[in-house]
Amino acid sequence: MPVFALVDCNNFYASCEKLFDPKLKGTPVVVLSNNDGCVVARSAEVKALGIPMGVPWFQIREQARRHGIVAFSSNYALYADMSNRVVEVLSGFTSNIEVYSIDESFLEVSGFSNWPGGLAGYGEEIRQRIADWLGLAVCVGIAPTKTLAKLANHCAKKGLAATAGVCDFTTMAPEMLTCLLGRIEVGEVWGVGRKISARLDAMGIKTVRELRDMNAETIRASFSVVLERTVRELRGVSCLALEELVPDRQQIMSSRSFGTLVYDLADLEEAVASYIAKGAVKLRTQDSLAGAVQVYIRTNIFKPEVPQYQRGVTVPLPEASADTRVLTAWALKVLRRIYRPGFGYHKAGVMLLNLVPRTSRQFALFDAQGSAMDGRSERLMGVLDSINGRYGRGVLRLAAEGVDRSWQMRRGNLSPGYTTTWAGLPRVRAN
DNA sequence: TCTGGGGTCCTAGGACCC
DNA sequence: TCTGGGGTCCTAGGACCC
Repeated sequence: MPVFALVDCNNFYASCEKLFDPKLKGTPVVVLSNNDGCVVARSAEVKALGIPMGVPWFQIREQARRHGIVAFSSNYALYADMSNRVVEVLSGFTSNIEVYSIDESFLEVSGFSNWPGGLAGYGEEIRQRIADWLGLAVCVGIAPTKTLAKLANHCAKKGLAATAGVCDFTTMAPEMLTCLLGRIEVGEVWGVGRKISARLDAMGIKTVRELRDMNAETIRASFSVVLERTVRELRGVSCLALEELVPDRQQIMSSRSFGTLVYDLADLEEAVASYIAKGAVKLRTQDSLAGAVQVYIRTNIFKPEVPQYQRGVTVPLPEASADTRVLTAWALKVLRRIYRPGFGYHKAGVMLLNLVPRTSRQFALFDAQGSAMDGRSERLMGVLDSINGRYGRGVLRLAAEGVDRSWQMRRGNLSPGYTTTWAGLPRVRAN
Protein backbone atom coordinates (compact mmCIF):
# COMPACT_ATOMS: atom_id res chain seq x y z
CA MET A 1 0.00 0.00 0.00
CA PRO A 2 1.49 3.32 -1.03
CA VAL A 3 1.60 6.37 1.21
CA PHE A 4 1.92 9.81 -0.32
CA ALA A 5 3.23 13.00 1.19
CA LEU A 6 2.42 16.26 -0.51
CA VAL A 7 4.91 19.00 0.27
CA ASP A 8 3.59 22.43 -0.68
CA CYS A 9 5.34 25.77 -0.16
CA ASN A 10 3.38 28.46 1.67
CA ASN A 11 2.59 31.58 -0.39
CA PHE A 12 5.47 30.53 -2.61
CA TYR A 13 6.11 33.54 -4.89
CA ALA A 14 5.46 36.02 -2.10
CA SER A 15 7.76 34.05 0.22
CA CYS A 16 10.54 34.09 -2.38
CA GLU A 17 10.30 37.88 -2.60
CA LYS A 18 10.37 38.27 1.18
CA LEU A 19 13.28 35.90 1.55
CA PHE A 20 15.97 38.27 0.33
CA ASP A 21 14.65 41.52 1.75
CA PRO A 22 14.46 41.49 5.55
CA LYS A 23 12.64 44.83 5.53
CA LEU A 24 9.60 43.03 4.13
CA LYS A 25 9.14 40.99 7.29
CA GLY A 26 5.59 41.55 8.52
CA THR A 27 4.79 43.58 5.38
CA PRO A 28 1.89 42.55 3.14
CA VAL A 29 3.34 41.45 -0.22
CA VAL A 30 1.66 40.48 -3.50
CA VAL A 31 3.17 39.13 -6.69
CA LEU A 32 1.55 40.13 -9.97
CA SER A 33 1.07 38.15 -13.16
CA ASN A 34 2.88 39.07 -16.37
CA ASN A 35 2.28 42.64 -17.47
CA ASP A 36 1.57 43.43 -13.81
CA GLY A 37 -1.99 42.33 -14.50
CA CYS A 38 -3.47 40.24 -11.71
CA VAL A 39 -2.57 39.21 -8.18
CA VAL A 40 -1.19 35.68 -8.42
CA ALA A 41 0.40 35.30 -4.98
CA ARG A 42 -0.32 36.83 -1.59
CA SER A 43 1.61 36.82 1.64
CA ALA A 44 -0.20 35.84 4.85
CA GLU A 45 -0.71 39.52 5.70
CA VAL A 46 -2.47 40.13 2.39
CA LYS A 47 -4.70 37.08 2.78
CA ALA A 48 -5.67 38.41 6.20
CA LEU A 49 -6.81 41.63 4.53
CA GLY A 50 -9.27 39.61 2.49
CA ILE A 51 -7.76 40.39 -0.91
CA PRO A 52 -8.77 37.58 -3.25
CA MET A 53 -6.56 35.56 -5.55
CA GLY A 54 -6.57 36.59 -9.20
CA VAL A 55 -8.00 40.07 -8.75
CA PRO A 56 -6.80 42.65 -11.33
CA TRP A 57 -4.16 44.84 -9.77
CA PHE A 58 -5.59 48.14 -11.00
CA GLN A 59 -8.83 47.38 -9.15
CA ILE A 60 -7.17 47.17 -5.75
CA ARG A 61 -4.31 49.59 -6.24
CA GLU A 62 -5.89 52.26 -4.05
CA GLN A 63 -6.74 49.79 -1.30
CA ALA A 64 -3.21 48.38 -1.54
CA ARG A 65 -1.73 51.83 -1.08
CA ARG A 66 -3.78 52.40 2.07
CA HIS A 67 -2.59 49.13 3.59
CA GLY A 68 1.01 49.55 2.55
CA ILE A 69 0.99 46.49 0.32
CA VAL A 70 4.22 46.00 -1.62
CA ALA A 71 3.68 44.61 -5.13
CA PHE A 72 6.25 42.73 -7.22
CA SER A 73 6.28 41.85 -10.89
CA SER A 74 6.73 38.12 -11.51
CA ASN A 75 10.37 37.09 -11.24
CA TYR A 76 10.13 33.58 -12.60
CA ALA A 77 13.86 33.13 -12.77
CA LEU A 78 13.98 33.55 -8.99
CA TYR A 79 10.98 31.30 -8.28
CA ALA A 80 12.23 28.54 -10.57
CA ASP A 81 15.64 28.64 -8.92
CA MET A 82 14.18 28.46 -5.40
CA SER A 83 11.86 25.68 -6.55
CA ASN A 84 14.85 23.65 -7.75
CA ARG A 85 16.48 24.10 -4.37
CA VAL A 86 13.39 22.82 -2.59
CA VAL A 87 13.37 19.73 -4.81
CA GLU A 88 17.05 19.21 -4.09
CA VAL A 89 16.43 19.24 -0.34
CA LEU A 90 13.52 16.82 -0.78
CA SER A 91 15.81 14.52 -2.79
CA GLY A 92 17.81 14.10 0.40
CA PHE A 93 14.78 12.40 1.96
CA THR A 94 13.76 10.03 -0.83
CA SER A 95 14.32 9.55 -4.52
CA ASN A 96 10.64 8.72 -5.09
CA ILE A 97 9.56 12.24 -5.97
CA GLU A 98 7.05 13.66 -8.41
CA VAL A 99 7.62 17.35 -8.96
CA TYR A 100 4.01 18.29 -9.51
CA SER A 101 4.29 22.05 -9.90
CA ILE A 102 6.64 24.90 -9.16
CA ASP A 103 5.76 24.78 -5.46
CA GLU A 104 4.47 21.24 -4.84
CA SER A 105 5.96 17.77 -4.84
CA PHE A 106 4.52 14.36 -4.07
CA LEU A 107 6.76 11.90 -2.22
CA GLU A 108 6.11 8.18 -1.84
CA VAL A 109 6.89 7.58 1.83
CA SER A 110 5.46 4.15 2.72
CA GLY A 111 8.95 2.98 3.67
CA PHE A 112 9.35 5.56 6.43
CA SER A 113 6.61 4.58 8.89
CA ASN A 114 9.24 3.48 11.41
CA TRP A 115 10.75 6.94 11.48
CA PRO A 116 10.93 8.46 14.99
CA GLY A 117 7.54 10.04 15.50
CA GLY A 118 6.13 8.08 12.56
CA LEU A 119 5.31 9.66 9.21
CA ALA A 120 4.27 12.85 10.94
CA GLY A 121 7.75 13.04 12.45
CA TYR A 122 9.17 12.50 8.98
CA GLY A 123 7.04 15.37 7.66
CA GLU A 124 8.16 17.56 10.52
CA GLU A 125 11.78 16.88 9.65
CA ILE A 126 11.14 17.88 6.03
CA ARG A 127 9.58 21.13 7.20
CA GLN A 128 12.46 21.85 9.52
CA ARG A 129 15.18 21.19 6.98
CA ILE A 130 13.60 23.35 4.27
CA ALA A 131 13.13 26.12 6.82
CA ASP A 132 16.74 25.83 8.02
CA TRP A 133 18.42 25.49 4.65
CA LEU A 134 16.25 27.71 2.47
CA GLY A 135 14.24 29.93 4.79
CA LEU A 136 10.98 28.79 3.19
CA ALA A 137 7.91 27.45 4.99
CA VAL A 138 6.20 24.35 3.65
CA CYS A 139 3.24 22.26 4.78
CA VAL A 140 3.09 18.48 4.53
CA GLY A 141 -0.02 16.35 4.00
CA ILE A 142 0.26 12.55 4.35
CA ALA A 143 -2.33 10.02 3.18
CA PRO A 144 -2.81 6.74 1.29
CA THR A 145 -3.85 8.51 -1.96
CA LYS A 146 -2.71 11.64 -3.73
CA THR A 147 -6.16 13.20 -3.55
CA LEU A 148 -6.27 12.67 0.21
CA ALA A 149 -2.69 13.90 0.58
CA LYS A 150 -3.78 17.13 -1.09
CA LEU A 151 -6.60 17.43 1.43
CA ALA A 152 -4.30 16.61 4.33
CA ASN A 153 -2.06 19.40 3.10
CA HIS A 154 -5.05 21.72 3.05
CA CYS A 155 -5.73 20.78 6.69
CA ALA A 156 -2.10 21.39 7.59
CA LYS A 157 -2.26 24.85 6.00
CA LYS A 158 -5.53 25.80 7.66
CA GLY A 159 -4.55 24.37 11.01
CA LEU A 160 -7.38 21.81 10.93
CA ALA A 161 -6.49 18.79 13.05
CA ALA A 162 -2.82 19.32 12.46
CA THR A 163 0.18 20.23 14.49
CA ALA A 164 2.59 22.78 13.09
CA GLY A 165 2.08 22.33 9.38
CA VAL A 166 1.98 18.53 9.16
CA CYS A 167 -1.20 16.51 8.82
CA ASP A 168 -1.15 12.72 8.67
CA PHE A 169 -4.38 11.00 7.68
CA THR A 170 -2.85 7.52 7.92
CA THR A 171 -2.82 7.48 11.71
CA MET A 172 -6.11 9.30 12.20
CA ALA A 173 -9.06 7.35 13.57
CA PRO A 174 -11.64 6.78 10.79
CA GLU A 175 -14.41 8.60 12.69
CA MET A 176 -12.09 11.57 13.16
CA LEU A 177 -11.28 11.66 9.45
CA THR A 178 -14.95 11.39 8.50
CA CYS A 179 -15.77 14.23 10.84
CA LEU A 180 -12.96 16.34 9.42
CA LEU A 181 -13.99 15.72 5.79
CA GLY A 182 -17.52 16.73 6.78
CA ARG A 183 -16.18 20.18 7.59
CA ILE A 184 -14.39 20.80 4.28
CA GLU A 185 -16.19 22.20 1.25
CA VAL A 186 -16.31 19.90 -1.74
CA GLY A 187 -14.68 22.55 -3.93
CA GLU A 188 -11.42 22.03 -2.05
CA VAL A 189 -11.02 18.58 -3.56
CA TRP A 190 -8.31 18.21 -6.20
CA GLY A 191 -10.15 17.82 -9.50
CA VAL A 192 -13.33 19.54 -8.38
CA GLY A 193 -13.36 22.99 -9.91
CA ARG A 194 -15.95 25.73 -10.21
CA LYS A 195 -18.34 24.02 -12.58
CA ILE A 196 -18.40 20.61 -10.94
CA SER A 197 -18.69 22.26 -7.52
CA ALA A 198 -21.80 24.08 -8.65
CA ARG A 199 -23.36 20.92 -10.09
CA LEU A 200 -22.57 18.92 -6.97
CA ASP A 201 -23.97 21.70 -4.84
CA ALA A 202 -27.22 21.57 -6.81
CA MET A 203 -27.37 17.84 -6.05
CA GLY A 204 -27.01 18.60 -2.35
CA ILE A 205 -23.39 17.47 -2.14
CA LYS A 206 -21.61 20.22 -0.27
CA THR A 207 -18.83 18.59 1.73
CA VAL A 208 -15.95 16.30 0.93
CA ARG A 209 -17.53 13.67 3.12
CA GLU A 210 -20.74 13.72 1.07
CA LEU A 211 -18.82 13.33 -2.18
CA ARG A 212 -16.77 10.47 -0.73
CA ASP A 213 -19.94 8.62 0.26
CA MET A 214 -21.61 8.93 -3.15
CA ASN A 215 -22.12 5.88 -5.31
CA ALA A 216 -19.14 5.75 -7.67
CA GLU A 217 -21.16 4.42 -10.63
CA THR A 218 -23.69 7.20 -10.24
CA ILE A 219 -20.91 9.76 -10.27
CA ARG A 220 -19.43 8.19 -13.37
CA ALA A 221 -22.78 8.26 -15.15
CA SER A 222 -23.58 11.86 -14.30
CA PHE A 223 -20.07 13.28 -14.51
CA SER A 224 -17.12 11.31 -15.83
CA VAL A 225 -14.63 8.61 -15.12
CA VAL A 226 -12.35 11.34 -13.77
CA LEU A 227 -14.64 12.28 -10.92
CA GLU A 228 -15.33 8.61 -10.23
CA ARG A 229 -11.62 8.15 -9.71
CA THR A 230 -11.64 11.09 -7.33
CA VAL A 231 -14.41 9.49 -5.28
CA ARG A 232 -12.44 6.26 -5.02
CA GLU A 233 -9.31 8.15 -4.03
CA LEU A 234 -11.26 9.91 -1.29
CA ARG A 235 -12.13 6.46 0.08
CA GLY A 236 -8.47 5.58 0.27
CA VAL A 237 -8.24 3.51 -2.92
CA SER A 238 -5.15 4.73 -4.74
CA CYS A 239 -5.93 5.30 -8.43
CA LEU A 240 -3.24 7.83 -9.25
CA ALA A 241 0.37 6.69 -9.15
CA LEU A 242 3.48 8.70 -8.46
CA GLU A 243 4.71 10.02 -11.81
CA GLU A 244 8.42 10.37 -11.34
CA LEU A 245 9.33 10.58 -15.01
CA VAL A 246 8.21 13.80 -16.59
CA PRO A 247 6.73 12.88 -19.97
CA ASP A 248 7.66 14.98 -22.98
CA ARG A 249 5.29 17.83 -23.71
CA GLN A 250 2.72 17.14 -26.40
CA GLN A 251 2.43 20.79 -27.28
CA ILE A 252 4.41 23.91 -26.46
CA MET A 253 2.72 27.24 -26.11
CA SER A 254 4.26 30.67 -25.96
CA SER A 255 2.14 33.77 -25.70
CA ARG A 256 2.12 37.17 -24.05
CA SER A 257 -0.08 40.17 -23.64
CA PHE A 258 1.64 43.33 -24.86
CA GLY A 259 2.70 46.20 -22.63
CA THR A 260 0.77 48.57 -24.89
CA LEU A 261 -1.62 48.00 -27.78
CA VAL A 262 0.15 46.99 -30.98
CA TYR A 263 -1.12 48.22 -34.37
CA ASP A 264 1.74 47.48 -36.76
CA LEU A 265 2.38 44.23 -38.53
CA ALA A 266 6.11 44.77 -38.05
CA ASP A 267 5.74 44.77 -34.26
CA LEU A 268 3.54 41.67 -34.33
CA GLU A 269 6.16 39.98 -36.47
CA GLU A 270 8.84 40.68 -33.88
CA ALA A 271 6.63 39.36 -31.09
CA VAL A 272 5.71 36.19 -32.98
CA ALA A 273 9.34 35.57 -33.92
CA SER A 274 10.32 35.96 -30.26
CA TYR A 275 7.65 33.55 -29.06
CA ILE A 276 8.70 30.99 -31.65
CA ALA A 277 12.31 31.30 -30.52
CA LYS A 278 11.27 30.73 -26.93
CA GLY A 279 9.14 27.72 -27.80
CA ALA A 280 11.82 26.27 -30.05
CA VAL A 281 14.31 26.23 -27.17
CA LYS A 282 11.85 24.18 -25.12
CA LEU A 283 11.27 21.94 -28.11
CA ARG A 284 14.98 21.22 -28.53
CA THR A 285 15.43 20.75 -24.78
CA GLN A 286 13.10 17.77 -24.91
CA ASP A 287 14.69 16.64 -28.19
CA SER A 288 11.47 16.89 -30.16
CA LEU A 289 10.35 18.30 -33.49
CA ALA A 290 7.17 20.22 -34.22
CA GLY A 291 4.94 18.97 -37.03
CA ALA A 292 2.65 22.00 -37.04
CA VAL A 293 2.64 25.62 -35.97
CA GLN A 294 -0.27 27.73 -34.81
CA VAL A 295 -0.27 31.52 -34.60
CA TYR A 296 -3.00 33.64 -33.09
CA ILE A 297 -3.54 37.33 -32.48
CA ARG A 298 -6.33 39.11 -30.72
CA THR A 299 -7.57 42.49 -29.58
CA ASN A 300 -8.42 43.27 -25.96
CA ILE A 301 -11.47 41.20 -25.00
CA PHE A 302 -11.96 43.30 -21.88
CA LYS A 303 -12.77 46.32 -24.02
CA PRO A 304 -15.87 45.24 -25.94
CA GLU A 305 -16.51 48.87 -26.92
CA VAL A 306 -13.53 48.94 -29.29
CA PRO A 307 -13.51 46.97 -32.57
CA GLN A 308 -12.69 43.35 -31.88
CA TYR A 309 -10.81 40.87 -34.01
CA GLN A 310 -9.21 37.56 -33.25
CA ARG A 311 -7.92 34.81 -35.44
CA GLY A 312 -5.70 31.79 -35.14
CA VAL A 313 -4.51 29.48 -37.90
CA THR A 314 -2.59 26.22 -37.77
CA VAL A 315 -0.29 25.06 -40.56
CA PRO A 316 1.11 21.57 -40.85
CA LEU A 317 4.77 21.61 -41.84
CA PRO A 318 5.94 19.57 -44.82
CA GLU A 319 8.59 18.14 -42.52
CA ALA A 320 8.75 18.33 -38.72
CA SER A 321 11.42 20.70 -37.49
CA ALA A 322 13.08 22.19 -34.45
CA ASP A 323 14.97 24.83 -36.43
CA THR A 324 14.07 28.31 -35.21
CA ARG A 325 14.55 29.70 -38.72
CA VAL A 326 12.16 27.21 -40.29
CA LEU A 327 9.51 27.57 -37.57
CA THR A 328 9.78 31.37 -37.68
CA ALA A 329 9.36 31.49 -41.44
CA TRP A 330 6.15 29.45 -41.27
CA ALA A 331 4.80 31.40 -38.31
CA LEU A 332 5.36 34.74 -40.04
CA LYS A 333 3.69 33.43 -43.17
CA VAL A 334 0.62 32.58 -41.07
CA LEU A 335 0.73 35.90 -39.24
CA ARG A 336 0.72 37.89 -42.49
CA ARG A 337 -2.29 35.93 -43.60
CA ILE A 338 -4.37 36.58 -40.49
CA TYR A 339 -3.28 40.16 -39.76
CA ARG A 340 -5.89 42.85 -40.38
CA PRO A 341 -4.78 46.46 -40.20
CA GLY A 342 -6.67 48.98 -38.10
CA PHE A 343 -7.04 46.94 -34.91
CA GLY A 344 -5.25 47.47 -31.63
CA TYR A 345 -3.80 44.07 -30.79
CA HIS A 346 -3.48 43.10 -27.16
CA LYS A 347 -2.02 39.63 -27.33
CA ALA A 348 -0.31 37.20 -29.67
CA GLY A 349 0.76 33.63 -29.25
CA VAL A 350 2.21 30.63 -30.98
CA MET A 351 1.82 26.92 -30.42
CA LEU A 352 4.13 24.15 -31.51
CA LEU A 353 1.99 21.10 -32.20
CA ASN A 354 2.18 17.49 -33.37
CA LEU A 355 5.45 17.05 -31.50
CA VAL A 356 7.49 13.95 -32.28
CA PRO A 357 10.82 12.71 -30.93
CA ARG A 358 13.71 13.81 -33.12
CA THR A 359 14.77 10.19 -33.45
CA SER A 360 11.53 9.20 -35.16
CA ARG A 361 11.59 11.93 -37.76
CA GLN A 362 9.69 11.40 -40.97
CA PHE A 363 11.54 12.93 -43.92
CA ALA A 364 9.69 14.79 -46.64
CA LEU A 365 9.28 12.72 -49.78
CA PHE A 366 10.16 15.37 -52.36
CA ASP A 367 12.78 17.34 -50.46
CA ALA A 368 16.05 15.47 -50.74
CA GLN A 369 17.92 18.76 -50.41
CA GLY A 370 16.07 19.57 -47.20
CA SER A 371 17.67 20.79 -44.03
CA ALA A 372 17.00 17.46 -42.38
CA MET A 373 19.40 15.62 -44.60
CA ASP A 374 22.62 17.44 -43.89
CA GLY A 375 22.76 17.92 -40.12
CA ARG A 376 23.83 21.54 -40.45
CA SER A 377 20.57 22.78 -38.96
CA GLU A 378 21.02 20.70 -35.84
CA ARG A 379 24.59 21.86 -35.40
CA LEU A 380 23.62 25.49 -35.82
CA MET A 381 20.79 25.25 -33.31
CA GLY A 382 23.15 23.47 -30.92
CA VAL A 383 25.60 26.37 -31.12
CA LEU A 384 22.78 28.89 -30.70
CA ASP A 385 21.51 27.14 -27.58
CA SER A 386 24.91 26.70 -26.02
CA ILE A 387 25.86 30.36 -26.51
CA ASN A 388 22.56 31.52 -25.04
CA GLY A 389 22.87 28.97 -22.25
CA ARG A 390 26.20 30.45 -21.32
CA TYR A 391 25.68 34.16 -21.85
CA GLY A 392 21.97 34.55 -21.28
CA ARG A 393 18.72 33.97 -23.12
CA GLY A 394 18.38 35.96 -26.32
CA VAL A 395 22.02 37.05 -26.53
CA LEU A 396 22.19 35.41 -29.97
CA ARG A 397 18.95 35.58 -31.90
CA LEU A 398 17.33 36.05 -35.27
CA ALA A 399 17.06 39.65 -36.44
CA ALA A 400 13.36 38.97 -36.93
CA GLU A 401 12.93 39.14 -33.17
CA GLY A 402 13.65 42.84 -33.24
CA VAL A 403 15.83 45.16 -31.22
CA ASP A 404 13.72 47.85 -29.57
CA ARG A 405 10.75 45.63 -28.81
CA SER A 406 8.35 48.40 -27.85
CA TRP A 407 5.62 45.76 -27.44
CA GLN A 408 7.27 44.02 -24.50
CA MET A 409 5.33 43.40 -21.34
CA ARG A 410 5.36 45.69 -18.36
CA ARG A 411 7.35 44.59 -15.33
CA GLY A 412 7.43 47.74 -13.28
CA ASN A 413 8.30 46.21 -9.93
CA LEU A 414 10.75 43.45 -10.75
CA SER A 415 12.97 42.32 -7.90
CA PRO A 416 16.66 41.54 -8.53
CA GLY A 417 17.73 38.10 -9.73
CA TYR A 418 19.01 37.38 -6.25
CA THR A 419 20.21 33.89 -7.04
CA THR A 420 20.37 33.98 -10.84
CA THR A 421 22.46 37.00 -11.85
CA TRP A 422 25.76 38.31 -10.53
CA ALA A 423 24.46 41.86 -10.32
CA GLY A 424 21.46 40.70 -8.32
CA LEU A 425 23.38 38.95 -5.55
CA PRO A 426 22.21 40.18 -2.16
CA ARG A 427 24.81 42.07 -0.14
CA VAL A 428 25.23 41.56 3.57
CA ARG A 429 26.81 44.38 5.52
CA ALA A 430 28.43 43.68 8.89
CA ASN A 431 28.02 46.43 11.44
C1' DT B 1 -4.43 53.34 -18.43
C1' DC B 2 -4.88 48.93 -16.23
C1' DT B 3 -7.72 42.08 -16.55
C1' DG B 4 -1.58 35.99 -16.96
C1' DG B 5 0.44 31.91 -19.03
C1' DG B 6 0.95 27.05 -19.89
C1' DG B 7 -0.51 22.75 -19.71
C1' DT B 8 -3.44 17.80 -19.51
C1' DC B 9 -7.30 14.68 -20.01
C1' DC B 10 -11.95 13.21 -21.38
C1' DT B 11 -16.12 13.11 -24.20
C1' DA B 12 -19.19 13.66 -27.97
C1' DG B 13 -19.88 13.73 -32.59
C1' DG B 14 -18.70 13.26 -37.36
C1' DA B 15 -16.32 10.94 -41.10
C1' DC B 16 -14.92 6.91 -42.65
C1' DC B 17 -13.95 1.75 -42.97
C1' DC B 18 -15.57 -3.24 -43.78
C1' DT C 1 -42.71 -3.70 -46.03
C1' DC C 2 -38.01 -3.35 -45.38
C1' DT C 3 -32.12 -0.20 -44.59
C1' DG C 4 -26.86 -3.55 -39.40
C1' DG C 5 -23.18 -3.87 -36.51
C1' DG C 6 -18.79 -2.87 -35.08
C1' DG C 7 -15.01 -0.36 -35.24
C1' DT C 8 -11.07 3.68 -35.74
C1' DC C 9 -9.50 8.27 -36.09
C1' DC C 10 -9.83 13.12 -35.68
C1' DT C 11 -11.46 17.50 -33.86
C1' DA C 12 -13.72 20.76 -30.95
C1' DG C 13 -15.11 21.87 -26.69
C1' DG C 14 -15.18 21.61 -21.87
C1' DA C 15 -13.40 20.52 -17.60
C1' DC C 16 -9.49 20.64 -14.59
C1' DC C 17 -4.65 21.96 -12.58
C1' DC C 18 -0.85 25.37 -10.98
